[in-house]
Amino acid sequence: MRAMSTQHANRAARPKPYHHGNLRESLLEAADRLLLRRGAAGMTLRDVAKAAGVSHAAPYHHFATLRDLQATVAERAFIALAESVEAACAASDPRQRLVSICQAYVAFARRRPAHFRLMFGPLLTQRARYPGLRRAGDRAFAAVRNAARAYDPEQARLVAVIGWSLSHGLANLHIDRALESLPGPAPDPSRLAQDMVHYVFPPKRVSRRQKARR
Amino acid sequence: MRAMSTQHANRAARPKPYHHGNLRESLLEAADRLLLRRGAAGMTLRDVAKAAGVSHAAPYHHFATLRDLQATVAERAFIALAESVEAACAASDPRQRLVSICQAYVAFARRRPAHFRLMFGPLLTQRARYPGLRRAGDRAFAAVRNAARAYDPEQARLVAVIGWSLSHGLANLHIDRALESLPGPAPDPSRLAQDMVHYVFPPKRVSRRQKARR
DNA sequence: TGTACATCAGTGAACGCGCGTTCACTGATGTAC
DNA sequence: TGTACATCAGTGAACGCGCGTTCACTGATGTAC
Repeated sequence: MRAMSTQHANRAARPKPYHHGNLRESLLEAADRLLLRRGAAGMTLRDVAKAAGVSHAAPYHHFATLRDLQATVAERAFIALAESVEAACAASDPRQRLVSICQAYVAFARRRPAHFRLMFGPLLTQRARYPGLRRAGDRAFAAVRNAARAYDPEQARLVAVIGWSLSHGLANLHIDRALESLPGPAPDPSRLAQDMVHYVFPPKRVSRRQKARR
Repeated sequence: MRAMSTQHANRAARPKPYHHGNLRESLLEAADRLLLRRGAAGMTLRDVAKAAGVSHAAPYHHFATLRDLQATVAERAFIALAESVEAACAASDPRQRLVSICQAYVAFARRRPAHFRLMFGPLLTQRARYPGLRRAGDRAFAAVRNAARAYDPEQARLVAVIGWSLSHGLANLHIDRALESLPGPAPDPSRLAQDMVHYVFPPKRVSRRQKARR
């Protein structure tokens, strides 16, 4: 109620300007909001424009097509994922870092399932058309690669793919509610991520080269 | 050319019957074909009807809505996945079985990416409405659970989730071309599946109970 | 400081399309007698 | 074996909707003089 009357007062005091000022950013934020609230299907150009409080033709001054807008949203989401994953790299123990990364990855997918689906959707196949999207995706994966290298330098590449597949698989299965096939009570995905990584990457794994040195 | 004239001759000899005879099955096969050839976006009710050689109102005598048709297609795809995975369970060595299952899972996703996306799409969230879909999905997962139990009876549940997440993650990353972020030459997914499972599930893992017995 | 003017960033109406679905219909089929 | 009739499974036209995109327009802004 208070918000409404305030809004009303504002509308009277400073009427909605003809020129928005920062519509591009507002559109991207509106798209984020729609993805959060209504899922991937809710992201039409017309809805985004409406959510940003603007006519549905206005976005064309900032994005050539809906696809371009989606690519920008996906790129920003990849950057957010990368930031979440990088923030999980604080631990010095490589094994703990892999746990935190996996948990951060799954948590991101839970927090923003529609973003997650958009990021890995058909857009990604056209990565050649959207170099920024590609770069942002690579950045998110780089953190996994670094942790993998620290954990097992000799098999870094394989460990990275394992860590990524585990995280990506669990994230997808969770947001698609496929884990409900499991018997027993529904598992907490964060706990599950930890258990999985602990099982898969045992502590104090010693590479052959290190063994040879001893 | 020959096919055309034959088709023409047939059309003259036995004109297209007003009653199709087995339209339900033909629709499902047409949907399969469209998913294979045109991807998930190509599966509209009108296209399916056209691919089955029938007017676009005809399907309504066999499926109440497009969603029901899609659910049936997804259910049959889950059964096909289950059969592929079950066929990969021949090996008696549990570890080798996990390798074969993972490879079969990834191979299925490569062979039918659009089916794979449909199976784990928004339909799955409405699993309560489609019990057959749920059952078929559970069956596909059951094979993984059995192999997990054989490999490590004490942690069967965790091992199953790991095996499934690994397979599901690798399958998704591959069909979304996300693995192209890896440096170096593009890896063969089947080989990658084997390397992953070999790394994750070392041979001759001995459970604590078995250790105690010795 | 004021003015003319090019440019920018909105609006709202409209286009054309494909979609899922409905409906009145019609030809084919099966069955009771 | 033939006939009347209910039922089934198609057809084709139409409905209504939402979508991405285009277009002529207009109000706001910035700049040269």
